[in-house]
Amino acid sequence: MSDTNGKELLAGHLTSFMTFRLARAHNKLNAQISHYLRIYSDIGLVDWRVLRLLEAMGDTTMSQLSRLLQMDKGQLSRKIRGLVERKLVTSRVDQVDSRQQILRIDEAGRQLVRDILPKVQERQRLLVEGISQADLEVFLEVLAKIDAASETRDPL
Amino acid sequence: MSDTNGKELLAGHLTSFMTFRLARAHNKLNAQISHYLRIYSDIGLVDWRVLRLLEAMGDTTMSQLSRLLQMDKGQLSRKIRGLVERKLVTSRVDQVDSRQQILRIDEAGRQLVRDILPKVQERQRLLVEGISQADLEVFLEVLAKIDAASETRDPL
DNA sequence: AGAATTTGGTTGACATATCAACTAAATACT
DNA sequence: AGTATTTAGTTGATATGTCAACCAAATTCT
Repeated sequence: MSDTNGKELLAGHLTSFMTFRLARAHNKLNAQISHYLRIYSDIGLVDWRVLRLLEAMGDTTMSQLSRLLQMDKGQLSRKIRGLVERKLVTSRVDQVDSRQQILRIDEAGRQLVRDILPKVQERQRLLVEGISQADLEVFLEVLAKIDAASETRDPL
Repeated sequence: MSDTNGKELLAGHLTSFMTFRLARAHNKLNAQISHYLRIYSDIGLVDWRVLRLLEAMGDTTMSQLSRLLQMDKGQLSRKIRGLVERKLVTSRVDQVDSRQQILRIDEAGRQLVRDILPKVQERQRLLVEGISQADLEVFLEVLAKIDAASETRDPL
């Protein structure tokens, strides 16, 4: 099966279609991981990311997650409600600031992460195999810069 | 305003959270460009991408666009119907293969692209300013590799 | 040629994402 | 203290995205 994706058509100025390429890669990655999650679990992509983060960084709040994932707080609110209902996460009102609630991953959630993580990491490994360490570092650096630069919402 | 996004929490193994970071950057970029599109036009992000591609690569078909954008053909079908209804794109059945239809950007669509493109390019320029040419090249190369590697949907 | 498979596109049902309005608590301002 | 502003989170309305079923035309296989 030859790759007739027409990528060659998008040459030209270096940054032309850069965000487009990013979006495209993102779409493919998302489709792939969603696919795996469906096979290996019954949680969705956002659920996975939330659990993964809660497991990795410990207790936190919705608004932190929202900032971190750069994701709508409304959506997050609903997703987290689902996770709490499924007993994967617990939520308690913060004693210091009663507007916010502290989210903590539950043992069941932790177990889920333990089950899925190896497969996700293996996939991650496959994604970057053949790419040199140095190139990967540059990649992540540039990605971080672009991330930082896409902060402003002011009109040009 | 200090950046309390907690990015520092995500250090560790180089590729840990790589797709997560990609998703995050993607979300921010999308939010940003959608915002601009809302200010400067009344078309959505997908409409923009389709018009931009049709303008840049000439006539094509839905399935090509679907492959290129790595986007659901169903959604694309509806979006393109909208573009045709708004007379930004014309569609005619291919004489050779009557399953498919050739999509062509209309003059109105072309004009729209001419109006918006400079602002998009200026934004693009701001995104990458301060990043060296060499680093950008590596970035795009790695991105392409990851894109290619995220092809398989087979279980691990 | 005829059957089986693939491909291009449309549609419906459903899940997810986005935006805006809103409540309540915390902070800042005077 | 008292008002104004900001922040955390929820909710509803609406737009977008995803998946699967489906039709019709093209292609492959025999």
